[in-house]
Amino acid sequence: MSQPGAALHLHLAAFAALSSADRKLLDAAVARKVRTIGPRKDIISEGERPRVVNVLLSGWAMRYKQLSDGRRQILSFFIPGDLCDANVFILGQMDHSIGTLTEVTYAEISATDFEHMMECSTRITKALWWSELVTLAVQREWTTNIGQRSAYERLANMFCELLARLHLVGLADGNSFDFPLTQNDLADATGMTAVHVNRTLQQLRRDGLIDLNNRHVTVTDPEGLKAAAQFNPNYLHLDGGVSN
Amino acid sequence: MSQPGAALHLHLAAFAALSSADRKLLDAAVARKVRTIGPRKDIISEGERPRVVNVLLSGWAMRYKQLSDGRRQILSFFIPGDLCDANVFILGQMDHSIGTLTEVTYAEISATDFEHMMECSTRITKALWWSELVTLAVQREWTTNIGQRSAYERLANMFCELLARLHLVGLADGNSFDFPLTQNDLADATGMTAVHVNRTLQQLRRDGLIDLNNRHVTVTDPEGLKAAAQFNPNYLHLDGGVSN
DNA sequence: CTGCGTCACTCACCTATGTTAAGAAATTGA
DNA sequence: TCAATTTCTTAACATAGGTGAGTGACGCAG
Repeated sequence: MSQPGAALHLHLAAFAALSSADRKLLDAAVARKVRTIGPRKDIISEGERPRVVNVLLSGWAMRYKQLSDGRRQILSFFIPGDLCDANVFILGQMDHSIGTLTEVTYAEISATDFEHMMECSTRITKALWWSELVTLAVQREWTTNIGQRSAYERLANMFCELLARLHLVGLADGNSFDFPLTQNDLADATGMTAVHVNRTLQQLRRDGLIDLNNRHVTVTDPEGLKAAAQFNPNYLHLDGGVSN
Repeated sequence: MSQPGAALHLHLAAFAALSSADRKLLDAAVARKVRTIGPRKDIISEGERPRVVNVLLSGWAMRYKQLSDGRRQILSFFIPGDLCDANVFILGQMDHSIGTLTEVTYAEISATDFEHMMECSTRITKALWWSELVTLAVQREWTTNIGQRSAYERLANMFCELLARLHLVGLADGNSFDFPLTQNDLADATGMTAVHVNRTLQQLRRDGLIDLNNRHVTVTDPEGLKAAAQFNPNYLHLDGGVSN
């Protein structure tokens, strides 16, 4: 990514074309405090008090919950441009953790900077609401995915979603993208076991839908994959919203 | 409920004490357009364009997604006081449906009224953000519930959550509450089959944790139920938030 | 008051997915 | 560059939960 804020621009641009003033505002907010952190570390843990809004600039991260007996549910993946919950600092404590999967750079936006940004631009305010609503919609889709779909459909869905989202921020090359997750991560994200993820992945490969190796995915049959997943991208709300 | 807006006041009061001016603002917004609709009807369907924010005043409703082959995932329950997504009208179309379970009365708040309300009161704006963030947190908990927990734990969780939420708006009497869901609804909400819900419910009864009949639930052993569910209410963020 | 639909409940049987274990391959780190 | 560790893969076996097909009890619409 040539410029730190680029992924964020692209992310929000899915909702509305931003003015150059908007872009400057975002860049300023995102330049104030940039951090780098290694793979498999927590950015913030359950129980802590959120004080800032984080924006992922590069790398992959995840939101997850850990149960007392060690079971882990991965709740969402963060890719560059993603915001971790506008206005979280309203809440007293985190009900889940945010951890990195790869090395990550992210920007912290303070509560006051965040509020300032919203005061300065109605368009940004709306774009942030949009982003929040999409986060919610994605969480619902995951609930549906885990609740109703078979292992095969679930994984197919996951790849469809990631391809669409990575495309948006310029991180997919055609139907390929870098994919730093282990099968274990995939298991915890889809509510299945690593063994069964492995079996199911083999099946997806045998069916010629995807190619996954060396931490890289190529969707070899995009239409087939979408069909297998019954993938309907409406929940990503990439149609530009209503108020444009 | 003596007064239409009462449940909404109680709902938001979990975050911040509202001033009487705030309460008046809310009451006015909620009085503008009140509708009544019978049980098992859609308030808005997937694909439609959301134009208003709905606030549930009485009865139970649900958010759900239907797959093309008929599978249905219930994504959340609405009880009185609940808002259906602040600012949804930003989105071009619904990615899920909202339907009633019982007869329901609800208020429609127009986009302009909604925005007006947020301009007039910072406290209300924050309370609405809080409500939105809690909705998200609940959705995450459901994802975790379905992804990681056994049938028994899942149902236990569901009852714990509902008891807590109904309490908040004055709709639980000690450890009892009216419960209009069928076992089929419960199945679609927890990602299991009705047969297995039935089996598991029997087990919860045999273990003396709950009593469910005649559309009425009594939690006979609250501590036992919480333990069985590994219930941690932190995700409901009933601690009053940070900015009070 | 009756006939039809819905709902709770059961049973017998089945299968998708989990469990445990172990070796091969890849990656990391000293 | 080799040892240690993590990840991928396979296999044999176990089980939670799904399927399909009922029965009886209500409740309500005609």
